[in-house]
Formats: sequence, structure tokens, C-alpha cells
Amino acid sequence: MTGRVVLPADGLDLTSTLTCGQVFHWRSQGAGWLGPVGDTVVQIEQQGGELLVNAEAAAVAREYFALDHSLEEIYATFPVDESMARALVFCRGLRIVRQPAWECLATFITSALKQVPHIAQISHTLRQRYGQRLDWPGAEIFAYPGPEKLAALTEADLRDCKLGFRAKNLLGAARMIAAGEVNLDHVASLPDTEAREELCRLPGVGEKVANCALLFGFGRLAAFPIDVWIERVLRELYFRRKRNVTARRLREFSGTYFGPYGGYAQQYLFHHARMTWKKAV
DNA sequence: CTCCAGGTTCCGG
DNA sequence: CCGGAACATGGA
Repeated sequence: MTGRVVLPADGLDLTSTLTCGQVFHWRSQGAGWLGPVGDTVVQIEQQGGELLVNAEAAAVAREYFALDHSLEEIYATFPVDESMARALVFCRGLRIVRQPAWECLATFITSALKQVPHIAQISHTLRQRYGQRLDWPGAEIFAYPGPEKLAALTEADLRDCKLGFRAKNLLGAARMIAAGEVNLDHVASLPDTEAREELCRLPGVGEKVANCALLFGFGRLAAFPIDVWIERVLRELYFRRKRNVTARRLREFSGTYFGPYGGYAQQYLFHHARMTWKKAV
């Protein structure tokens, strides 16, 4: 056990941040959490308005948990309506974290048509079989395998990790990135629209997965992923009793109505709906 | 046994 | 542009 450092984290809700479905590999450990961020092991625990973190991971944690995001300023941009207000009360303190781009993108490629626990299982299997073992006493922690590592595998290898039809997509994406056909560093330098188009060149990456990657892995806080849950939220809370509301219409609405931090609004609506609309998985 | 899950892609109106 | 169907796997 290494020394611990205290980070001021006023207004943070660590638990909802790590369990809201933006990231899938953190393990509950005592009163806190243990997991890798890139190739750094982070052991973290919230005590009131402070975070206790292992000293060598302090800088990584500060960046990852986006402690520089001013939540109150973000909340001030949310649209004023009853649904948004309920979600905010329920999720206050939830932060959009800054995930390493590749592992975020890859994880959401494997998320298609899967429940959250399954996504977590796939992530763990991939890490355990093909990721680098990180040095941490008393626990086996693995980094997410890089695109070059996955590119060298076969589709059968990945299907054996229970990826199903997603195996071909993850493999294809890894190979395109490993070959330099798509460069994630370049994507990071592009405006939102162009970055999204570039990501959509990868197999298994459509609007939704691209927006998840942009929001959670590229810090594009306006990106608004529309999945089955958010589509229900939009249709039932914002288009109640409206006929013929197309996907395009929902996309246009969500792209403007929720403002410059639409991604935050999206995650709050998503988490709130999932936790309160019965049978929370 | 049937249904659905943080979708994408391809196909026919 | 829009609605349907196929695609793997596991849990309810």
C-alpha cells in the first residue's frame, strides 16, 4: 500500500459516476473503488467532499474524474423543464469522466445490443486475456489491450470472449487503427462533426457508438448518444402523444435543446431513467 | 420458451 | 429518408 493523497472534490458523487454506465470496469473495494485508468492503477474513495487516492495516481485521477469541470456552471446550461429537473436532483454530483479514447471506443463497439453487466463481462475477459497485467499487490488488474494487440488476434479468439457478432467489428476497428487508416490522435484534433464522421468509418461504429466515444473518450460534452433508453426518455417525456416522430427528428431536437453540455444532460436522463423505471439491471 | 439488451448494416419502399 | 430484419449471447 502506497501513500494516499487528498483531492478536493466538492460536489462529486463518486458512486454514481462509476456506476452510471459510462464506464464498466471499476470494482467496488471496501468503501471505495479499484481499477485501471490506462496503465495506472487507481484506488480511490470518497469521504464527504474529498477523494482519497493512492499518491502515484493523483494526477491521473484528477484528470480522469474531471475535477476541473464546474458542475454548477454546467447545470446552469441545462434546459429548464420538469424531466431535466428530476434527473438533476437524482444524479447531482455525477461527472462525465475522461476515458482513454481507444478503450472507450472499443468498449462501446462491444456494447451493441448488450446489457450493461454483459458489457462489463466482455471488458474484463478482454483485459484478462490480452491486456497488460499491472503491478498491484493483492489484486489482478489489467490494462485494456491496445489496437495492435487485438489486431493480431483472430475473429475466433474474440468470439471466444463472448463477443458474438461484435467480434468482427472490434477486430476490424482494431486493424484499421493499427494500420493507421484511422488515427485517433487526429480524430481528437477535429471538430465534433468531422470527428464523428471519421469514427463512423470504423466497422461497428454508427451514430450512437461514435457519440459515446466522443462524449466519454474525447471530451466532447455536447455529444448526445441516443440509445434505446434515451429514445424512450425523449419519446415519453419530450414527445408525448406525438405521431411519426422519426429518428432524425429526435436527433435534431437533442442536438439543440439540451445545449452545449448536452452529453451531461443525456447521462443524467439516462441514469435516472434506468434507475427509476423499474427493473434496474 | 419467449423476449430483449447503451446498435449497425443492408435492403426494399 | 424510413421502417424491417439479421446478427450472438445470456438473463429475466
